[in-house]
Amino acid sequence: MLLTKYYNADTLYLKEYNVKQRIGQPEILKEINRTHVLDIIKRERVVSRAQLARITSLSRATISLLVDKLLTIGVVEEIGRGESSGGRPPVLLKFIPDSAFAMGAHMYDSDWSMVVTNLDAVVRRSITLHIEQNSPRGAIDTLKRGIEILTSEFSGKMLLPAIGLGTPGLVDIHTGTIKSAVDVGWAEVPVKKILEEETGLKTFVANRSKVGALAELWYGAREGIKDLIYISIGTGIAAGIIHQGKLYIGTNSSAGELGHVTIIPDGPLCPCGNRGCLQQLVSEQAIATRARQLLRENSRSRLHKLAGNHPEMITVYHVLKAADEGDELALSILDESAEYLGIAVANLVNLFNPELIVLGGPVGQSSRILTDKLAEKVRLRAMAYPLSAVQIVTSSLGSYSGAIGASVLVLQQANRLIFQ
Amino acid sequence: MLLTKYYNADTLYLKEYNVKQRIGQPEILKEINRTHVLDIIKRERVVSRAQLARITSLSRATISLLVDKLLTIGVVEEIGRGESSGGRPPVLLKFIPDSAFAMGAHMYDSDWSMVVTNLDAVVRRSITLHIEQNSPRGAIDTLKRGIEILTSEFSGKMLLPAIGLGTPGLVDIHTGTIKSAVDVGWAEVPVKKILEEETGLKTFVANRSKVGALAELWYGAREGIKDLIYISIGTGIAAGIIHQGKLYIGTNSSAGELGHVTIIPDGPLCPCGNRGCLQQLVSEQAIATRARQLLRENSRSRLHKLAGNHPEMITVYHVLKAADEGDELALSILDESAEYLGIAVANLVNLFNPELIVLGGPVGQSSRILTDKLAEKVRLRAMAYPLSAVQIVTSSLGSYSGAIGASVLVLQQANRLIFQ
DNA sequence: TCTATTTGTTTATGCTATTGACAAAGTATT
DNA sequence: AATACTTTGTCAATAGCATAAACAAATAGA
Repeated sequence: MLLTKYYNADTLYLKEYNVKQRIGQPEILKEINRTHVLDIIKRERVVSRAQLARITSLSRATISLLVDKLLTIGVVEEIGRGESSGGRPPVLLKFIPDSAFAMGAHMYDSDWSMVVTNLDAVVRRSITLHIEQNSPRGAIDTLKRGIEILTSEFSGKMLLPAIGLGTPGLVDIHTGTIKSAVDVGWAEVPVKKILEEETGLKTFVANRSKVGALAELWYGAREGIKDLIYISIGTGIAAGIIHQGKLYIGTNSSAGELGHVTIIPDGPLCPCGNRGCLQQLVSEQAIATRARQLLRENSRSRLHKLAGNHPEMITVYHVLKAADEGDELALSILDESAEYLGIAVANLVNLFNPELIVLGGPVGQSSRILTDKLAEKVRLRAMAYPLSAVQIVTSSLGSYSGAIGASVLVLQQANRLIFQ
Repeated sequence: MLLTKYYNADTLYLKEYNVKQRIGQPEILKEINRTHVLDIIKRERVVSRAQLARITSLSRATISLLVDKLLTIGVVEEIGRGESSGGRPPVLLKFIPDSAFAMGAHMYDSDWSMVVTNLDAVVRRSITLHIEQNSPRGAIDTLKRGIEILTSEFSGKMLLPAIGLGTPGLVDIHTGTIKSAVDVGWAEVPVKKILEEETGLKTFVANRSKVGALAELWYGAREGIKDLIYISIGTGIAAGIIHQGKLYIGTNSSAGELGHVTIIPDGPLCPCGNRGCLQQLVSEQAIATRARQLLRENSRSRLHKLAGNHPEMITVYHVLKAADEGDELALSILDESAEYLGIAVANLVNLFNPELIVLGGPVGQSSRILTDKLAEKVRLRAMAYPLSAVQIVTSSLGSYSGAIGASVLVLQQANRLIFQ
């Protein structure tokens, strides 16, 4: 059964048995490319059919057929002729990001932040609704109110009757169930099932850090990045991992629990049972506690005034602000946090070898100083080779990043829907 | 552009524009399944065409066509009729693992261990060749000698004119270049290029831990596992990560550098520049050094005798043997190692959420005691939810695991070659 | 014995992508 | 200005894959 090499215009034949059949890379690439024609148009923004044929290695005839469909649907438009390169000038096709929209919602601090984004994951409408009653029922009812508002405004313009959700806690992505959310005290809430039954909308659910990572992949990070890690720092710490353009889920969909990585083997006890978890050292609570403790020893810091002379009222945001204003004490607190965080992030660099690490979440996105200090600490600990590939930045997506990422859960289905 | 749901025999139609086109899951599943018919036959070992049709949701007609090809090639054979379930009895198809073979080689301690495996990654022939001259040239010449021996023995029975290599150091998987191998003192060796030019064999290269992980995925671990981490413990420590049945590579193909994860933030300095790396605490060297140190304080241990009363000659293997025999000192050394390793592995569980963790490499595969102690330590540190999904075991593949995994680099191409 | 069920193959059909031919619309050369 | 050469996009004919429908083969069960 030797499959002898027998090249013929980039194809291999099973020679010995004379089974005439194409094998090898090129065909597979075409396979992949065909389903991703829209991705290419989206990336290039303006392309001609001939260009698409070259990029995908599909024939011009095939591209014409595919483009016809996209024109009918309205995802692309012809915008006149381009420059000739010695022959007939090409007809330019332009991607129309506002030809369809997707809905996403993110729950945080007993609020739903909801957005409608276009095909580029750019926000076109956003609302925030307060959840009056802290219960799964209360949250879902509030969400349904928001869905009604947004669907009525974008009636007929949605890509799909669907919604993406970012929720707190451990979420089983496949069943769309919140397994446990310590922050709000919920467990075993089958969000997907409930919402699909009550609204008829196809529902996609993932947790905060995972949707955050998707938001960065689609809209935040620079073009072409396929391996990134988004770190959400708030009341907890978690990472969303993207590998080759796809979410890294794990067996239980619980991959990326960065907050419970061990930093100090015999450190403080964590509710998770471990000692010295990152989350016990760096989080909204931990940083505030550390600030109060240090302020007792040194009350000359600006922090004192920022917190209205009530040291017990200090929050992490006072610390971040004081650091921005150059306060020594605040800077030293951030330095310590960056040190701990640096150990965890250097481990991520060594283990995952990402192209980009994005700091987000309420705390992470609020301070470039923290990011800069972190990058410095990571440089001291990570291995040279993976380190050379990675860049560490602050998220630029703001507070709607969760909802944007949630809408990406829907946008991801676009290709699959428009073609195939 | 609302794509209204409009179910019809598991297909969706773009209603509004009346583009009659199948979309949604089922078609995509078929797509995937079609290229994986061989995988299913391999998994089931004995199946009928009708069964295959049900599993893949392809039509019986299509399955017949695909099976015909496999019969021609010889990968499956008809082995008579099965039991009737109230109708015509099925013709049973049997997977023939020895219908083709693949070659793999693994370099370790200035030896090439080489194997020829069948389609199940079961070793059918193995040889070990000593590399006389420690240089890329010397290693490749020795390898070529081995290739000649094996190809002549299996002439005409190989799946492909190809070879898989497991090498030390950091390897760029895409170009097949050893970027740097500290153990042997090499850098920038384009192994793939050299070997392809000099032998005409298509060459696939990966490092020790990555091929080890592939070996476990294909041959070692129990059926159906798609998310596993293989940890190779020897002179260094590294992890090979499999996610959804595929190697996790990273941007630089340097993912999985577990040896340089920080365990003790202010621990001993590592040549990599970091402090308290796992590799400084648990490795052949580190364990032996620790044993010598402890033996100076307590010379009653069996270890003393095992090392021929020369404490300075103690190796990690003496320690493992003494522990097997119940020696207190050796057990306490392993306990300490397991403690360090446990921190790293608990982090892996929290970050990657794997189904299985396999301990391998010269040290890792030699001791069930170490594995058991490790599992115990991990249970104390990892989060309950991901922990519930994971199992920690010792590799059962023995010293040829590297070469087996290397041959898997070739076997992975089988489907792509036989179909498509 | 007869009917229902299951399996595997054959035939006609539909869909997708391709090739090759060709028209359209430019540039370059004489 | 006329001609040759390029490049682009479309059309028609064709190949290949998968399917449905029909059918034959082989059984279980009444």
